[in-house]
Amino acid sequence: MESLTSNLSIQISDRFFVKNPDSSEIGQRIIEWSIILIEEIGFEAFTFKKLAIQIGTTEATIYRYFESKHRLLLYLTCWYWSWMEYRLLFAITNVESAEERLNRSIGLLTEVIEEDSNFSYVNEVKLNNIVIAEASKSYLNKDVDKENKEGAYLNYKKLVQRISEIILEINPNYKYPHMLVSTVIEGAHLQRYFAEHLPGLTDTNSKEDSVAKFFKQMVFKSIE
Amino acid sequence: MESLTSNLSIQISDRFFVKNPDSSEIGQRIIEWSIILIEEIGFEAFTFKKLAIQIGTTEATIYRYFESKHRLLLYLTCWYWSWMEYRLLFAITNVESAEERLNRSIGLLTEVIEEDSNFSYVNEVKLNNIVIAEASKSYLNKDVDKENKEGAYLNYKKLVQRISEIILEINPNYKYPHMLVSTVIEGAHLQRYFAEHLPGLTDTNSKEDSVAKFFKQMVFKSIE
DNA sequence: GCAATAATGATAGTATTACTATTATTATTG
DNA sequence: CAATAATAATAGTAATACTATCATTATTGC
Repeated sequence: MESLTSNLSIQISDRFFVKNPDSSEIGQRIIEWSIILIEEIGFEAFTFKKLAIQIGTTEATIYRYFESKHRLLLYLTCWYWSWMEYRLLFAITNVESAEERLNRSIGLLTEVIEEDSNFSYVNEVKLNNIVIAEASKSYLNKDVDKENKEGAYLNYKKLVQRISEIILEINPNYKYPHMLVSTVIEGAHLQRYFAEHLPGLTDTNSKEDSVAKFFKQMVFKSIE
Repeated sequence: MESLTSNLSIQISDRFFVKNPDSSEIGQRIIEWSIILIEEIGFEAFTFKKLAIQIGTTEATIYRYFESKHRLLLYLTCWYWSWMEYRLLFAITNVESAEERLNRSIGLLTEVIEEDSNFSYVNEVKLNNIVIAEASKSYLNKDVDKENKEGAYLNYKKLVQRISEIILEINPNYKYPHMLVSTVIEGAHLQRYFAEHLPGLTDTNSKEDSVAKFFKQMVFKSIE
């Protein structure tokens, strides 16, 4: 994506942090390096102590920004879905055909992520890898209902809702738009993960990006 | 499913355990109660200590059966996929039409699970809930490549392979059979979880089981 | 029936984790 | 320049995921 002239920043709801990491240099380093570290060693092995050493601060300081590493993960995934929504808006505004809007939306959700230079201290490629491998852990736990009530998954739901509406524009009688969209999002993540680690569960072809093709075909055939 | 006269037992490869839990009463209680406990409190909060207290033994004894709680989870998911394969064979043998075999296979993977009285100390309904909420954690971690080499996911892959072959029987030109099947399996789990905890991501209808209908439609439209 | 062996129980110990708490020091702001 | 806020340094805690040791109890082979 082309770099924009103005400086952009994704605003994240204060439900995820104690002190806004966007408001200080040390906070920005927390975000920048947590993405690098979590992608490298995985969320289980990631600790605030390791992060503190990496950015030359102390555990106590990080705890003043995030009350737990789980909350930090929620912050990062929320950032990711907000970023996705912003990219979605750019991709589909002024496109008249609903089919083309849907085509672009599914593309956005299933194609390989590239870095976006508009957001300086976030590496979107690494963040995408984190979302692929770790985001499901943010809702696959016993706090899911409490956190859902707090609004932890609102951005994700909003994105699903938006694309569901395009589907209903194309076929108002299609009964499962939300199922279809959430299956595509989670499915695309999994297929990328399988391609890397469990190729027997997918159909990879190094020459072409079959993930996006598979899901586009699946969506358009399902709703016709 | 009807109860069979003979006593069945699912044989699990010895790569998952130190001592076969099927070989002793205490081992069987480990399996029985680990399923009950993990379903109730979640895999994160589950510990060998809690399990030991529950079944009136000690941590040390449980460690003599499983080298870690992660290995126990691999054992349980492996059991689940073996059980699924056994049910699949029952459901499709002697069915001539490939379409009908596929229809039954997808049904098996997406419909609500009912208890199977053939396997005394395993509660399949609870185990299904564990697979839905926890199984992805067994491969979404940094040991995935090592464990894959050890054969930890063979049963899962075998099931995907089997159903992929039915798809290719129906349409030999379909390019993504494995992708489609693994998307259905993981997608069905997720949709059941969403229906319970994040209904905004799905399309539930208490009157009918829309999960199975959605995925059947998706599969048959995708491959035609 | 009894010795040999295996399985289990009881108990202790360790490194790490995910925090909380306290106090001193340094930056920032009015 | 005083007041306030942010950060650093350090210590401490309960829980976790194990490992280790040794005594006790079952099981099996002869």
